[in-house]
Amino acid sequence: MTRPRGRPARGQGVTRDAILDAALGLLDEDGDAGLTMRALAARLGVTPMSLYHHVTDRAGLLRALSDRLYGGVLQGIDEAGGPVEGIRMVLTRYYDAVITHPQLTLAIFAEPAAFAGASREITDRLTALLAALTPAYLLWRDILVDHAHGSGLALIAARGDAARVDALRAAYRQALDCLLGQFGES
Amino acid sequence: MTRPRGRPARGQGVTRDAILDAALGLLDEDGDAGLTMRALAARLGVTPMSLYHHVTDRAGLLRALSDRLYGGVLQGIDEAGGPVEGIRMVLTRYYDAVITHPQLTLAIFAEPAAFAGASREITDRLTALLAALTPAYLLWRDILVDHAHGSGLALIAARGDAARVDALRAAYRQALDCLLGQFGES
DNA sequence: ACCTGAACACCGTTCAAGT
DNA sequence: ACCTGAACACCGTTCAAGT
Repeated sequence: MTRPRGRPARGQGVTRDAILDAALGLLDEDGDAGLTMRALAARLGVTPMSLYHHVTDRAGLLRALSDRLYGGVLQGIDEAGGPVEGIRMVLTRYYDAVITHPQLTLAIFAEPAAFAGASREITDRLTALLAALTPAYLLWRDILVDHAHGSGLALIAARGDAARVDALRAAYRQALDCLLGQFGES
Repeated sequence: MTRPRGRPARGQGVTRDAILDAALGLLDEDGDAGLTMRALAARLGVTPMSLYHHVTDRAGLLRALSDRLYGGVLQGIDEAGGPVEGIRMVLTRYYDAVITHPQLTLAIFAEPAAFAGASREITDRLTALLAALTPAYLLWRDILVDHAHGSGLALIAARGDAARVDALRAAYRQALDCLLGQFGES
């Protein structure tokens, strides 16, 4: 069970990706309180301190998780359908990312520095798309992002209930239609 | 600095209200991580264990804070203006409660059991009001409540900036108008 | 470069002992 | 009834020591 003291053989050590996977698992199971550096190390069969060779901090760990989850949201977004349709695509994929790991999103809210990376690109893209529609584009960017957050966090209470998740997802799309209706039909 | 060992003189001990006030202060200043039973006791000039005579738990403490904050939301709501206006009043006051202590709301999300009390009454009232408007009243109750949560939590990032708080408050009302517009003008 | 072990300054909570 | 002190099982993180 316990490893030898020195540098492990090539391929025997923990990888950063393995750490992130295990951390996300703990977060999904028990939320922010369940993700401890010590529990994470135990799950990987390693000493807590060895994690610090791959991750700066617990905060850095959350930041890395956030970057990995939200990093793919903007990929494959095409704007051929016009700005309203582009906004709808970005928000729907962002919402889907949030509800995949709502506990991570909640943890990130408590660690505002973790928001800086990937989610910044998403809000920038939304800002640009909205700027083509209304002079109050900053206001509407906030409304739409906040609504996605609130709807996504509600999934924490729906843990595991697939039917309820589907209903909430449908509700989100309906609310989005209402909010985007202001800017004309697409 | 240190108190004697036995039962304190009448009026010398800590009160439950003093505990709640101090806890809310710690939460506002440093968020969930800042609210520790030990820091709370230190602020009150008391041993950590003495808190457990007034509060069952850290979770019970959060629940009591949530009850106190949200307990007043429904008071003085009149339904003379019809259901749409009633819904608007309830949500506006709920949102105002959330943004008064956004860190508390965030902490409660991580402790779902704390939601049970006062916030249940609020959602029940909204459910009843919405039932008069649409068969999809459960769907719309979720949309409206989630939107209030997401908008309220965004205030965490606006810490202290009064102008930004006002702008976000105005944005919330605008979004609410849009969402409630479906159910007819009031 | 990457791991371990011991250590430091924290947590929440229980339990027995005081008055 | 209400407080203390000691104790237990946890935290995150640093630092020196290993290979």
